[in-house]
Amino acid sequence: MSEAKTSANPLFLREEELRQGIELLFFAYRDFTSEADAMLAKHKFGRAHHRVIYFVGRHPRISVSDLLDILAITKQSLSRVLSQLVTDGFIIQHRGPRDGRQRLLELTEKGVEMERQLTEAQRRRFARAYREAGAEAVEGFRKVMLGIVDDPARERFAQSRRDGGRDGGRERDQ
Amino acid sequence: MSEAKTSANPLFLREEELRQGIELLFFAYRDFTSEADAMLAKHKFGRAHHRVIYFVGRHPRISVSDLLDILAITKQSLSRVLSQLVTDGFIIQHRGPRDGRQRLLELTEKGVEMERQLTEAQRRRFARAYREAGAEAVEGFRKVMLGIVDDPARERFAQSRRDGGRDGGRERDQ
DNA sequence: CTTTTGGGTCAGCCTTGTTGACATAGTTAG
DNA sequence: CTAACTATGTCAACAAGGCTGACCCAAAAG
Repeated sequence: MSEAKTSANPLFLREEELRQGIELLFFAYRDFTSEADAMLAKHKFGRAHHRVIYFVGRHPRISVSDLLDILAITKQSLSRVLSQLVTDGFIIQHRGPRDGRQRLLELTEKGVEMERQLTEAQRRRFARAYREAGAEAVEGFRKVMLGIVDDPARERFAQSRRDGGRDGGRERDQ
Repeated sequence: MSEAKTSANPLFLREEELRQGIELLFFAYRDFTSEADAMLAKHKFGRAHHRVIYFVGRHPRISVSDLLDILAITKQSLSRVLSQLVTDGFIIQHRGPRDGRQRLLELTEKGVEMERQLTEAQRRRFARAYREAGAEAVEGFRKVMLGIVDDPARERFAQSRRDGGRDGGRERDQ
């Protein structure tokens, strides 16, 4: 470890590697959201609407508080977009059968279609990246990304390797 | 909800794999920014200030328009945070020697220290994730992420494999 | 019956993006 | 030299999507 200067400095390489990771995450997230943002604008919706539609689609009949846990925003912030989505007929609310206080959320047909369209560009982007990178790289991507998310979010992915993770373990359920 | 449950459906697996990628990116980005956001709040700054400090630190004496190209925001949005950073003594502007219209940006000592503190939590997060995932996984992570970013951003990483990418190729430079 | 919980709502604030119009200094082309 | 273009800055107004704080109701839990 004595040869520095000539690009063989391990500390510098490490620092550079970390900064590249940081920047990759920044640019990837920004580009990743741009296409859906453009579609949303046509419907006078924003990114927050997409998130709600996405996770309600992913967890049919999810309760409001479970959705809040996933999104990690305040109920006032959620309320703003959720009520628009309900009013515009993309989401319906059912009174909880076991707990009558709950408003379980579900996409309408219109909502399902909207979700499909919005997420399609993102799925295509990932499909292309996965295909070009190869199966082994995808596994590495997953490992690194899992190391970056905080524990609460990591649990979402923990046991959901091949069971589809539809509801794997979560759902407070009264 | 018919069946196909038994994990043998390749189309379902693919769909699931793509959605996991989408979600990993969402949660990773959110958690990744949270620590720096908290520090920024103490200085009455926001995430936009961090971005400016970060990229000015990364590209000393960068011009305003080059910085705008990286951030992909309007000059009015940049101006708001940049002028605060200059006023507060985190960034200094030099008149361009070759082109007197340019205001080349550079971190002050105070700015360098601030950048270090802000980015440290993010570097640690990546360092931990990289270490736990292993070198091979890191390579896979890079491949997939590069596949997700759009072309303009991809060029940043293209030739900067082992030269540190300090200024590799960019810098419009009159 | 009282307390806690799930959910909703009003009101106001902040950051950070946007568009559009305009100003000014410096560079470059004719 | 003049005209045109370029780099940067600035004012004004707007929107999205976070936040806090206060308060409400209805249902569940004790």
